Amino acid sequence: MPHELPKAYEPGAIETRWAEYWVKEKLFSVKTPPEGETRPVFTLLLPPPNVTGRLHMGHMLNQTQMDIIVRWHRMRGFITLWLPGTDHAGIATQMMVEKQLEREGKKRRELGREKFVERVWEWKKLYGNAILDQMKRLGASVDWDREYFTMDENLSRAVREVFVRLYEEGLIYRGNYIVNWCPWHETAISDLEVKHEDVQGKLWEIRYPVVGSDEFITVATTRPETMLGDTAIAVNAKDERYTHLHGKKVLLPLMNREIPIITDELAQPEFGTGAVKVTPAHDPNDFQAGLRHHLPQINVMDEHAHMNQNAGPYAGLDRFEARKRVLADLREQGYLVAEKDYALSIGKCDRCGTIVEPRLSEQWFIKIKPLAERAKEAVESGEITIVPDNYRQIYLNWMNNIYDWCISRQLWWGHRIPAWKCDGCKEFIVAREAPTQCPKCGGAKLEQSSDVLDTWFSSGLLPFTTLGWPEKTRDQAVFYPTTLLITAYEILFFWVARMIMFGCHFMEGHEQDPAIKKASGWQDKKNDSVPFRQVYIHSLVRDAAGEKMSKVKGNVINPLDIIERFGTDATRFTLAAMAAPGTDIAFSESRTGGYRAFANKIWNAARFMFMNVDRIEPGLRPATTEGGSPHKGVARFQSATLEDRWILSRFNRAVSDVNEALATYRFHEAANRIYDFFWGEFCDWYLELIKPRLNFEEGADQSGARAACANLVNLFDASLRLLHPVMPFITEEIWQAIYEGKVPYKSIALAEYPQASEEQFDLGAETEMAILQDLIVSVRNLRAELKVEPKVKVPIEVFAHEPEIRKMIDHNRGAVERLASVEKITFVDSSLANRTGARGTARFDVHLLYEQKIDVAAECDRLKKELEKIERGIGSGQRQLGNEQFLSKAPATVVENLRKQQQELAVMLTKTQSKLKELGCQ
RNA sequence: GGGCGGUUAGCUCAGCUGGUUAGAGCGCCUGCCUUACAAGCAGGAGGUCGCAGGUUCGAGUCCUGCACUGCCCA
Repeated sequence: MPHELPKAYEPGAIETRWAEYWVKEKLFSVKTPPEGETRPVFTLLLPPPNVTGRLHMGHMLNQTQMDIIVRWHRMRGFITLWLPGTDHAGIATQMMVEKQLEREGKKRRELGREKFVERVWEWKKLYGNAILDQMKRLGASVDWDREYFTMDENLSRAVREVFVRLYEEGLIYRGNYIVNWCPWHETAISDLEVKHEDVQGKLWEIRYPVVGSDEFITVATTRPETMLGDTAIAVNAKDERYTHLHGKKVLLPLMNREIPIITDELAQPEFGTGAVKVTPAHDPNDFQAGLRHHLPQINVMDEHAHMNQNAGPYAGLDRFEARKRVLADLREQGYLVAEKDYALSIGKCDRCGTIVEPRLSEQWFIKIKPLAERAKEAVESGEITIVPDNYRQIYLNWMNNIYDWCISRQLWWGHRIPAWKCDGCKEFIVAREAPTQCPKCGGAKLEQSSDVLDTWFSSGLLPFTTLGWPEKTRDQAVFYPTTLLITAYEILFFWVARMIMFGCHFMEGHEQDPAIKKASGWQDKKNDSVPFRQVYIHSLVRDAAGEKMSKVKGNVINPLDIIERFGTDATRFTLAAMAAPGTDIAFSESRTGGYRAFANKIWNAARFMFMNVDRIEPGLRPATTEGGSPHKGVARFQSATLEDRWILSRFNRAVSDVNEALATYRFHEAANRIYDFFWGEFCDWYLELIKPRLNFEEGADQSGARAACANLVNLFDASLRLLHPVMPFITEEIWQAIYEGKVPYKSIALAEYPQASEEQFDLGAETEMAILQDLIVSVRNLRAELKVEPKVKVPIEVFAHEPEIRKMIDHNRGAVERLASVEKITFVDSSLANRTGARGTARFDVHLLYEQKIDVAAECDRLKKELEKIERGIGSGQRQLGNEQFLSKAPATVVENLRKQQQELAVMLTKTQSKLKELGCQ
């Protein structure tokens, strides 16, 4: 049955078909390897998307890079596990469902906790898989059998276990501290969830009367409403302006409360008046000062950031309304001294944009320094490497300036904190399972904390909890530490840093199966507690204008739209080709269009191949090695001609470069290298050169045609395998078509990745081919200049200085005739350099036997430009060669190359000069 | 305020440890439907590598300063 490939390349149909096939056939499911396994292992944890997530360009870049690396490893024989899952995303998901309720006119609190959580589960069941379904469309080769959700029972149990252990080790504590409070969400959030924004605001100066004198102390604030909770005024002990006021009191305006004047570092003499108000319940620095001086903490706001009863007459007002009223009253009573413009930075909730209120509340914290120490050490010692390298320092800086992590959230959706409060003694009991009796007072009335854990708490544990922790499993011995993590810079601290902290802590003493560790190339690593050996931080995808994409700006590019228009393969290729490490990607549709053209090129090259196979040798399959398996390079390639030797050598160079590039995460290099090879060498030259050999007419060299056809198939097969990690769909489609259903594996994804073979490099063939290409291009140039009709074949004269080159050109004269529309080649014995309209390189001269006059002026222009270039080259070369320091210091190969180049330039100089003279150019 | 990037052709970007005459895609110009491909083929124009110094035999590449610009942290 002949190969059937539709004339037009239409990615849509092909891609959905294979995406479904890969999932249905469970091609990427990994069984736990038994004891004694000796193959290398590669493990990658998918950064779990939020269940509320929709695929965006960042995901697509991330997943494309992961899939490339994963497929590459799998094809190279690694046991390759790519582990997918989703994150319950506490705040984000709760918001979704709250909004849904809002549309029904209901409120979360009316529903009650239990009912609400049920609703969230329902929501999750309906919509939570959307993003994973989108991933399937991308071709992500993950193990769907191992898919997890962060609130699965086993993972939740592990979370409780971790919490209890950390508590028992004294690394989790509970206390009243100032936290970032989001009044909209009514919960505490971590420092990382606060985004700072520079705004033009006001600074108000307020004077407080000193008790028992007619003096005032003036302080400045950007949040005047907090003065209602002031419990002191601070001045610096060294500040002589205030020495006489030490130990005195001021009367807090509006509240008529006497508060002390204290001396504290908080007040800096050079800043403002040198005196500051102290509000321990509403500012983190004031809070610390308050502790130092045992000041009362007066909280003047409730969880909605409305003023509470401590705010006296202002109770019930929203914080901003209260600010207005406070200012008006201060002004009226003569306490407001000044109002100034002031540039300040305000913190907003990352999720909803509400201005965050520093608020005193009871929360759970992780004592971070002990965990950070080891996490720092793991990176400093090189046990974990971070690529690109500059992120390493960013990571270490952050670890050095880390604060305790507030892990409790006043939400309902998430892992509920395993702590129960005794109604009798008010103590908290932390336990793995719900206790029935208080161990302190014996009370039986216990209530679990209503708080849940920060989402990042559970995701930080994933590298080991997804492998069965706290049990010691074979999966852990094989797959932990995971090999690589590919992620965005944005979550370096949120997630990456925490995984390292938790991994180093909870997996301490863990050892990977030594045979597998060695086979995988990690025998030099000492620490197997780390969650991954390497971290690759990918770039940010921006819009075509280089702007960060945001919903507000409306410049978000939906990857599914792009896929729809250009195909997944082309989109993947674009992201790979533009992903130079360390630089952001301005996503360009025009480039995606270019890579769809590349896919189309491959498609048509395949049609060309099939056309010939069907004509010459129906049923032809790619050759295998002795053992029957496809070759790691090009199998049974028979070099009969120059172009055969050349393409085999070029293929091996491409293979070597691509493998090298992927090993160092240089995706753009890998992609571009394949592109250049396939289009610029394989299609543009090789296919054109072998066309005559594929002649299968009566009387033609039929065995030669068969050999050429076999070479074509074998080379094409190897090229598809080389390209497969980047463009999985089109390569699968064509590869399957080559085998006409009788595939050696279920998928090209399971075939061998090409490896370069030293003996297939052929420098001689590459040099000869380069000369031949130069000759053909020269003739094409001349034809264009002389405006020769495309259909007219023109005889040429060629002069070659060296007999071997003349022989080589003669041998390949058919190629020149076909590719440059030459009628006949005549070799001459003397240089053609002086001939009008001749071209040449240092190796040959060529001249067209064509009547039409050349445009002398244009030719002069061209020659002059060329002469300039040559002279520049000679000038700089001579300067260097005349420099003894250069000769003595530069490496021999550099000098040698320069000499060779200078000789060629000298030849070209003479030729060009005499031609200029001949033409009489001015 | 602290830290990290970027500035190369009209546009978007490569150029890894300093070493030929700085590359690609898109766009532009010219000519071609040459039976794999017009989503193509052949040819062409276009850059004093942000500015100023320095190191070096040699700098787009390393160092210093400046300008503009982006991001992160506080």
